[in-house]
Amino acid sequence: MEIVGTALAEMTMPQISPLAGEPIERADAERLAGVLKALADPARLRLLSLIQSATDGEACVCDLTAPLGLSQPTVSHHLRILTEAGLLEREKRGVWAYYRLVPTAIATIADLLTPPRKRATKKAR
Amino acid sequence: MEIVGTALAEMTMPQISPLAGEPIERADAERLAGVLKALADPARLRLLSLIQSATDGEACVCDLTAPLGLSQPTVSHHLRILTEAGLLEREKRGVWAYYRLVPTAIATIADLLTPPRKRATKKAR
DNA sequence: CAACTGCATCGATTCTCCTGCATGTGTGCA
DNA sequence: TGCACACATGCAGGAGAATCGATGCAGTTG
Repeated sequence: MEIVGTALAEMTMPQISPLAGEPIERADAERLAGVLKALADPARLRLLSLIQSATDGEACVCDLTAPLGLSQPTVSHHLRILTEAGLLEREKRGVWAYYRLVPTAIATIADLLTPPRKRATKKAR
Repeated sequence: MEIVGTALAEMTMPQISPLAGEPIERADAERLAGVLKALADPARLRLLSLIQSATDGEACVCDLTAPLGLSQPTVSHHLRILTEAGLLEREKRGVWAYYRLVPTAIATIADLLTPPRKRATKKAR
């Protein structure tokens, strides 16, 4: 695929249809599946968790390879996927590349899964 | 993998560590990734959506092949994966197999993604 | 300017997954 | 008992993904 490319943005903005409610459209299903696919990997879940719990909520690649037990290229690869999915943002400072969670990205996904709940999706338009 | 097998049950019950909070454990990451992987497919998302929005909240295989545009074996395959992940439950009545959503399964996943929120996970210890 | 460090990218390998065809199993009916 | 229907399973082909070593590139430092 590769349809991803900041897929979350396309979800958050134009409002993708949530899992519940009327039958989901094929296009929406593919977008949502794309973002979920970025999440559906042990290494990437741990990356998100590590970054989120790091000091200042950010971490550079060199801090992440050791705890994951993966090579640096592989970690960069996963970070790339998470970033393209709209879950992480990258900031280059000096020689280092700092990654941090995109504020409400994950919460947005969670809301898409559990819709009827009073809150969420309430704002719209 | 295939570690799945009612993976959600293992998550819901023994309380899997949520994505936020302290760094997630490798084992928890794999369990959560397993369930998310079951969700991360366009065909399966549409299946969940179709079943959920069907009359009485249930549907048999023959009702699902047409709207998905997939062969019957393929649909059965996806339903199997969703069932093993703990997202669907199967009931055989006569010649038909009726599938329905496991009540709070998806909501549980959503809660694991967005943790510190006041609600959810509040019970603990 | 040269050497080093932190990351990204490339290429190759291996493995996983989606899908369909063919086939097997079980239930209902004549 | 035999046949038809609904569904599951087995097998195989092809696409996609995870991982790593090697390499390229941009800052930093001496």
